Amino acid sequence: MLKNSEFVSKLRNSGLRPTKQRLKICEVLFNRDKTFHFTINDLAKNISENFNKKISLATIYNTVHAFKDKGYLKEITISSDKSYFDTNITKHHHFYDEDTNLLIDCNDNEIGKVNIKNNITGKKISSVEVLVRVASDTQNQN
Amino acid sequence: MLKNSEFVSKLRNSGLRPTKQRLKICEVLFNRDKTFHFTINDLAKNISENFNKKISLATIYNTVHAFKDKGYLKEITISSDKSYFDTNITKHHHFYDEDTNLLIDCNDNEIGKVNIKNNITGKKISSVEVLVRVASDTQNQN
DNA sequence: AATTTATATTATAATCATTCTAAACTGTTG
DNA sequence: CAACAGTTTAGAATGATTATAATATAAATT
Ligand SMILES: [Mn+2]
Ligand SMILES: [Mn+2]
Ligand SMILES: [Zn+2]
Ligand SMILES: [Zn+2]
Repeated sequence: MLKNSEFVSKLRNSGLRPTKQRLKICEVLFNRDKTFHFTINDLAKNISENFNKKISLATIYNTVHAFKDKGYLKEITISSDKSYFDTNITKHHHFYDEDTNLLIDCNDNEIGKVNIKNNITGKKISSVEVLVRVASDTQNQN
Repeated sequence: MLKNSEFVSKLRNSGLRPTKQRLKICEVLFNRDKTFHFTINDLAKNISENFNKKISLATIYNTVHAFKDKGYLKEITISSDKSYFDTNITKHHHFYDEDTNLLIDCNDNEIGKVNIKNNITGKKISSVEVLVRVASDTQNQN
């Protein structure tokens, strides 16, 4: 639930000029109560349906990648043909519903801490992500 | 370390005809001591370097997907632009070395059991996968 | 073994998500 | 306002994957 002027500062602070396009994308992505997951395609459709002025697809790609690079979005890869972006940038895990293709955030009351007993020597852990695929009981039941 | 005749039965048992191409791919993938991870590109290169007769790229794609569908391979998606296949089809987790782009299997002495306290209602868990990204200490150190 | 049928392979074309290009446009700074 | 760097844009290019449809091979049938 941020305001336009807050987006302007946010962008300026990251060295991104607050253009009309970026502000619209900020509004769509961050002016919400809850975080959510989206694909580039979702976002492009959302914008084309809800705004009169069109934003070029190249700009949508550029902006999403810029926001990811600045840490305002995380990318979640589910399979080779589905990449989601996440406005929840805290460390968290996911359920992936194979029936509906929906990603659902896990809370700490759903998945306990992952216990990494031994790491690769000389390396630092940069992230730990759990993906739990789920499907309705009637599937995979052969 | 399987023999050619074993691959023939394996393929026949899954309803796949044991063609020369499939048998060569079986040999490359499964006639080894240790399981390993590969990309389609790796496999195509391996085959073109180590066999006199060429196998069409379409056949390599078809075969890898057929083997995946039959459960002889698992697909591991690391990021939108990197999809690996795994000849280790047991449940296991991975380290991904961001410096070398190598996937490394985790044993149970490296990652403890993931504790899933609550699942989505009405859904069955079809897989649980942990991906631990690692990088050398000198990276990400700003 | 020859014939028939179903499957598989192949070269090549098509697809499609993503990235590139380079010209026009806009935000910023002085 | 002028000058500049950064941004947007339409459209082209890229490249991994998939589709096509002709040819080849394996299996089943006679
Ligand atoms: Mn991307
Ligand atoms: Mn695939
Ligand atoms: Zn999430
Ligand atoms: Zn593995």
